[in-house]
Amino acid sequence: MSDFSRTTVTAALIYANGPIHIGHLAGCYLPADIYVRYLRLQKKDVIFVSGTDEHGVPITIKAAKEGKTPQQVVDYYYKEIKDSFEKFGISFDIYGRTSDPVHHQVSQEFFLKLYNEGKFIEEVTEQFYDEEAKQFLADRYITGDCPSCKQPGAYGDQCEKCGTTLSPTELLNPKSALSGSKPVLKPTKNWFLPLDQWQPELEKYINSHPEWKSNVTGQVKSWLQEGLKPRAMTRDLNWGVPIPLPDTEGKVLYVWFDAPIGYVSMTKQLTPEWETYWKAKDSRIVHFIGKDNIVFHCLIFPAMCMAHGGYQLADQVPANEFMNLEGDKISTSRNWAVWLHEYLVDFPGKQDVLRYALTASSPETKDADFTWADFQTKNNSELVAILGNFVNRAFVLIDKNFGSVVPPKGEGTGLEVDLMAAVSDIPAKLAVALENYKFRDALVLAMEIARLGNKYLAEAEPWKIMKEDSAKAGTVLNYAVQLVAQASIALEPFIPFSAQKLRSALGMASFEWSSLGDFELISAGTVLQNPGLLFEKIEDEEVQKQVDKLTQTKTQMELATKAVPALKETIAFDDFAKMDIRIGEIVAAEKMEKSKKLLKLQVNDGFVTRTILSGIAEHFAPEDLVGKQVTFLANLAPRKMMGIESEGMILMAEDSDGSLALVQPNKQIWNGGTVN
RNA sequence: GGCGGGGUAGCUCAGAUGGUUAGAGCGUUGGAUUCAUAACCCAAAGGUCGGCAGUUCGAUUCUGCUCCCCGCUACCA
Repeated sequence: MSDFSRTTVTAALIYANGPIHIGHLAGCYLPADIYVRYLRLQKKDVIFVSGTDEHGVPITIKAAKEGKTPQQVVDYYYKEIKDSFEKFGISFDIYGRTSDPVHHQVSQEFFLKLYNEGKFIEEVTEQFYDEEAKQFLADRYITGDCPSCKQPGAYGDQCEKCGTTLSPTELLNPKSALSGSKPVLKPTKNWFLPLDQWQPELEKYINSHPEWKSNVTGQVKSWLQEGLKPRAMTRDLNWGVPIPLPDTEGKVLYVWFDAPIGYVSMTKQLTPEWETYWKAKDSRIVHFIGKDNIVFHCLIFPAMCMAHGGYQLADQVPANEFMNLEGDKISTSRNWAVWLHEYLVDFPGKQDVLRYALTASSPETKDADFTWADFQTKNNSELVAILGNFVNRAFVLIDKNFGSVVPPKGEGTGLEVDLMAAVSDIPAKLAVALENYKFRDALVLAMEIARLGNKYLAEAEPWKIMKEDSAKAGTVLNYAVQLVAQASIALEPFIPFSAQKLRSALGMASFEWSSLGDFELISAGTVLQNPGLLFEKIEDEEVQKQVDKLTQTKTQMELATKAVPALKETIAFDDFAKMDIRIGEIVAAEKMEKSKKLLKLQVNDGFVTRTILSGIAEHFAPEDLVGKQVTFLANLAPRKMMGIESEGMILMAEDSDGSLALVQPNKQIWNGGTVN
């Protein structure tokens, strides 16, 4: 760390199509903020850059749904997101956005340089095109019937009903989401970055950072092992950064091409020395991200930088895992989340409590779980009982016994020597933890100051010695005040609002890291302004309300998903008559090798035993199926799966919870019996 | 199935390039105390470090196999 003259800290660009929740905060913004605040305390040269990512297909879809323009959508969320971050004290030096003209210009220049130097491969591929809307359709813009579950409304990249991953050409009856017309395949040119060519250099880069977290290198190495492939850096879309080349109307840069450049373009808006922060050899770049962004920050962006030349590569990418909520994955679409803007309403002025609780169980090495019970405990047993209580004791004792004036320090005893020795260990340990991105550990260390304070007061008992030796009691309280002052510095990165309150109560004008361990911070005679209670107990009812709120949304969502699916279009009798549905007996069943979902069934259809593959391995044990009669579609065109031909389809009834049941005749039927 | 991450005290999580009594916070129990938001302070209990084998003088830490959870990925006609 000492080899670098300045640090450029980025936090992931968040996608501007919704509000933010605790998962975002815990994932990267809070750790990044703690890190940056620490560096500022150290008087280091550091900038903290982030913003919203405002391009890409989901935003255009959201806009279309709400009858707004994409710009209106991102304007709204940019403001809301920026506001939430500000209120939680995430201290960005600049919070930018990728729809900014400066961003467009910087990313276009970046693209052009690669283009002019022949770093791209031009390739023409066939994509769906909407002739009515006169534009190419991104995967999400094509809907149709899912080839897997047959339900309508599947998207070109996946069916949300059954979760199957799709490619647009697989959809049955594809339709354009724009005009409803049937799209046609049409050739289009795109520019690919040949990641495969950069693989050796990327490997060298990754291998030069053995200190990276195992979850980061693990995922990166898994990609490298499979071999990188050229990746399109442009898309056929109207919303985004236009490609700065002639005859490219309707084409924009791929969001993951322009988004990381956003860090750079935002820096450019922050300072005229922006290039120094990104290109100088003594600039250290740190990307804070969530685990879903690892590949883009550790492989694709570095490859872009290598192709461009001149840019420094990230020195650290401390990616966090995910924060779960009450045992379940946080999900925007299921509304399973604690939204920051709602928290601010329910717990006004308690930003530090959430910051503390999230940091204390931060998903640094594995997915973590946020529970309201834990939130309450962290507040009541740690913030209130340890820190708040210590601070309150110090202030109240001085108010009562010395009229709120800090008493002078007399000769110390063994207690003071022990105290100073114990405190003197903390700054170095704390610095090591913070510099190694161990924020959970760091928080415990910072709180140690308050713990030592409580212990010191309990042992020194100033309220007792006050009667016989008020000077000695004054000494004790002076030491206590110095501890409060130090706590305000050590805790500043974690709970900045409370730290600030303490500093103004103590009349501290300036504060810096080097003051930790200094017991002369507050001079005798200083008049204290008792800040009142720093933290309040959170009662059971308050957290219960939050839990209820969550359970309520959960049952609502369950009800919603339990809705009986809509009826399909009416069909003619002839359409039905085409289907040859029959009864057969499963005579053998086994699990398909190498498949999680497929069972290989041998079905006696009255003539022969035919092989039918069925994706029900997660619902039925093979041995339970043998001997059972089932209904199956006999004249479905055979289809090869995992090397084996499937001759038909077993009919299944699906229950509201997603479980499956065989469709069986209510008495034994001869094999081959028809169903009409 | 493949790849990656993880399975350590009641809970949330650390840690060990293999070596004497495996740690923290919270929770629990007991004690002390009253300056303090029934808070603080002291102490104790609590773990065959997912399972089985192997390497080793010695493994919870290394290797192999196996079970379970999470993520990505192929398969659901």
